[in-house]
Amino acid sequence: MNSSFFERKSPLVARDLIGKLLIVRDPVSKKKWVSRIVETEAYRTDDPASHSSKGRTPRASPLFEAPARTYVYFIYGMHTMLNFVTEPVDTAGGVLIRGLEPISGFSSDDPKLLNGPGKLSRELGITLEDNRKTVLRGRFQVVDDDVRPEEIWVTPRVGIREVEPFKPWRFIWPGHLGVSRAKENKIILKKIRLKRGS
DNA sequence: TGTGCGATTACG
DNA sequence: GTAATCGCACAC
Repeated sequence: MNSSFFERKSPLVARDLIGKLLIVRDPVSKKKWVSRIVETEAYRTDDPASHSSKGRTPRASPLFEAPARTYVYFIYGMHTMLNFVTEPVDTAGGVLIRGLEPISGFSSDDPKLLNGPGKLSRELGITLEDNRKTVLRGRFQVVDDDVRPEEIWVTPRVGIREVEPFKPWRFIWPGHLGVSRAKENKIILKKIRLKRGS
């Protein structure tokens, strides 16, 4: 994967990340986790739910910086959230990684093991130290994979701050409806078909 | 310097 | 339905 992949509008990056592999390495223990990205959520600065919507605050500043790096933040006093920074420098955007499917290196191959942004961060040992790290090499690496779904399921913004009119913010690998957060996934409004080769 | 809450999760 | 738990943004 290269930097230009991430230097695009967040919803496009969020869509195209579905099916890609995320490799995470622990430099100390030399552990290596391989997983497939199965659920993402896009954030842009015109989205009131985005941390960047209030401007370039200290916490949200990575979203305004170079793409293809991480934006990791701490929430609810207990969870770290893993995002990939998108869009050009000075244009804020990011993609929250909401769901992974374990492939190798994990304690279990249960598809529910990584079906939530807090859960996957805990399993991968992601801390605030992982903020602003490249996702092209080293500890974090997003790699292409020949496996592509025929279609991807999309939802609008889910939660207290919804965005009107409908825009596809959340992207889900088909089949993960029953696994990842059944309550929220009732809101799925449509499926998008991918062109062959894209 | 104080305060209220959040891009969540797990459990009753 | 709600507790857990703390960094951050913004009000005072």
